[in-house]
Amino acid sequence: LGTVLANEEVQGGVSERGGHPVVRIPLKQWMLRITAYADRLESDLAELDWPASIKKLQSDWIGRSTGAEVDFYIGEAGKFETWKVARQKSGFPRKAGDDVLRVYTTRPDTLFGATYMVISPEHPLVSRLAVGAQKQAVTDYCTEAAKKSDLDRTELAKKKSGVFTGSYAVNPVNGEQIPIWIADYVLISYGTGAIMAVAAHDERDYEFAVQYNLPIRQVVAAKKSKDDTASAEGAFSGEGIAVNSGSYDGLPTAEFKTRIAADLTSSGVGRAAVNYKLRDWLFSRQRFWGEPFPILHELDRAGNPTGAIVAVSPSELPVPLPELEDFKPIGRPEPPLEKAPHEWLYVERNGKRYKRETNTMPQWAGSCWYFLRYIDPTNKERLIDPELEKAWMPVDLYIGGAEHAVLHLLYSRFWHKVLFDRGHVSLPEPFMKLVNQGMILGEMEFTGYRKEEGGFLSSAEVRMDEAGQPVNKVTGAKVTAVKIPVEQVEKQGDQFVLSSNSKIRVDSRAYKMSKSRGNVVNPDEVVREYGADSLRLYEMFMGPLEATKPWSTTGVNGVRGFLDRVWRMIVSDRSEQLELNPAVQKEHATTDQLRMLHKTIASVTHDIETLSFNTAIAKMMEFTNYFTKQDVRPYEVMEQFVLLVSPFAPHFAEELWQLLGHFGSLASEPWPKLDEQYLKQDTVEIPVQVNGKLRGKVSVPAEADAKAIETAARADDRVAELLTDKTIVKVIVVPGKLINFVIR
RNA sequence: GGCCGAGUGGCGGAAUAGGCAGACGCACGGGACUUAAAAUCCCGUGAUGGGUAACCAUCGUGCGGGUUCGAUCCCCGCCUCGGCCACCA
Repeated sequence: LGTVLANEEVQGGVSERGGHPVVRIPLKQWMLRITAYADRLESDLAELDWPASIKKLQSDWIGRSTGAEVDFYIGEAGKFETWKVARQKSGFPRKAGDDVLRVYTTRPDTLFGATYMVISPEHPLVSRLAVGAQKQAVTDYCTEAAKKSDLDRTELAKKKSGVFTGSYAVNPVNGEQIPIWIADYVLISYGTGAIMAVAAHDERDYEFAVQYNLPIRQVVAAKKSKDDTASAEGAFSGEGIAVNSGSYDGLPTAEFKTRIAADLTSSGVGRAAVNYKLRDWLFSRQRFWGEPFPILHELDRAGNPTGAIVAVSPSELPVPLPELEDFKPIGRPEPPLEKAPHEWLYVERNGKRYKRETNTMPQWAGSCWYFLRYIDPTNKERLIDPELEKAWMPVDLYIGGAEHAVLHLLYSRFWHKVLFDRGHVSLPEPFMKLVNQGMILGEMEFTGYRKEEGGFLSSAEVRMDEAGQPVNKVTGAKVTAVKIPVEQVEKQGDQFVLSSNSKIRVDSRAYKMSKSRGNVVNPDEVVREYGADSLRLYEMFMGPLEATKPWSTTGVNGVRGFLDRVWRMIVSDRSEQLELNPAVQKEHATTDQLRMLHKTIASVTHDIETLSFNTAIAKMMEFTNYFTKQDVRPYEVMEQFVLLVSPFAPHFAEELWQLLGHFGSLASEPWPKLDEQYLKQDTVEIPVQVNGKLRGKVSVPAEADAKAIETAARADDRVAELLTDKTIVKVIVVPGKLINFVIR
């Protein structure tokens, strides 16, 4: 169990919905120890076929860093030397005692530059370290800090704040006394919640030191480089050569780090350490809809929790939610399940009374392993049949949005590793190949800006205020964004302007779909209007899978038109009955027709393998354009084509398949077989360039060599004319591709 | 502020071991069919200039340089837009 702060969508201290005041309350909640897997989650990324950007995102999120933990003495004054001797004997203790302030640093090489220390306002030693005249100031500061939202405490709130505790610590490497401050730029949740501040070599410490007039001591000299002068102001956080560091002077950063880690260990005041940005995972929700934790809290005679907990026995799993008439939150932090009927809430086991856990799990409890259950969804005995798991796992290709990069995709990997360690699954990673599909934006929009007193401003004269509302760039006066119909807009240079007044620039872009913007496209309506296959086909045709693309309803109409053309290519549109188009005949295909067919088979097959669905569809359109013009459309060619179409428009293809005389589904038919002989060309057209400019084309046999191509090119009238009376410096021939004459 | 990605016709996009820029579709224009419209079919469609015409010339893949016979693609320096993260010591 961990204690964390409730975290809500908050803006300026009130909830986004309803504008209710928001307060932070410490709650006892369930945490999952994902940090125990941080190392493996990081290192196992290497074996995955995932986009580099997503791997980097996860790696950064896990945020592994190496450095050292160091203890600064804060005990009785004058006893520092005694402490040091004792440490030399005992070595570095696992847990910091209360005579030291323990810090984590990635730069132990800057220890000699530590001129003050900072602890987070939530640090357990705050009250002990606040002494004398500073006591009240510290209390006030911590109260203020507790009120601040996470956002207020980020670097966006430009100015740093802090307060001196009145206490000092001793730097173990040089015995120097340095002041201990409290500041909310130090986070309790990272490292030890305390830092040694090296103002000369850390941007944040520098800013703080300047603000509170604390000493700044340089201990790293930048290696000579041309941009030395540029970084004269501020902190230098790069690597260099040690200075002002006693016997370590002259050491390069990397070497210093190794040496000091060994020295800290042998003197017992520090040790090499690894840290992660990744935090443990808060897994409790105070909501009704969620899986109840299968946990029972033991109660004493009086009905109070004893603190002991037991798990619900496997035979009683899963724990279903009770039927509740009213499952709204109750206005206090306790979850809605506190309102559950007593026969659900209280249970007896082995003569003891228990109360059920009333927090519920978040949606991740399902999404982390649903793909395993899909393999064996009706198994009542276990999570999954090991035989089926071995047969189907891992997921070969996972297509999902990049927004899952550090949530779902990290959480699932974590769960999978836990299941792997416990022997429930056979592999440590669930998803081998990952592709991020791009986001689909709303329709393109043209936006003009109307002044309050009428008339339009150019979009260049408008800026957005903090609330995202457009205002006049100069006067700050209110401006209204107005949607402009396409017909009233024209392109001028590289921007759009009003057709009625070409001086008024108009913004043109597509926005992320959102309810508030009102540009959400409802797929149900698209399906109703154009059919499910049209929607599917359009989404595949829009552009590359990974790209962000704007929605276009006329585009859906376009692919619907394609499906209609395919239909008419095969099915008669004259007859009242559903019957084949008379052009579809059981005839032998011509060589030309077979070329078209096999060219299409080759392209579509290849494009599916590379997930280039948009170009696969374009190739099928070319096929259709060609065969629509053919008076005889051989039956077998049409059959093969319908099979090609089937992954893109499955319902549609099944229907055509049956009209072609089949009774079963085409799903079990083999994929069309490519016959390479039809891909070979007898003659090819070779572009002829003169000085890199296209000047003509010549037809040559496909296997023509450089000499033959040059002869053919010189024979071309136009080329010959251009070459007359010129000195040919060089002739470049790429057989099968092009020829280029370089002349003077 | 950091990291990642992207800039090609009116629009979505094709084409990269460096080799015909604009496949395919939308939109638009013209024509056929029709009493008419819709639907359908055919033709055209980067820009500028020239030619009665088939056609020809020049420019053109965000901007400025570079490498190369040749650059949308490679290198250097910028600009713009989008996404994610955000005091992690």
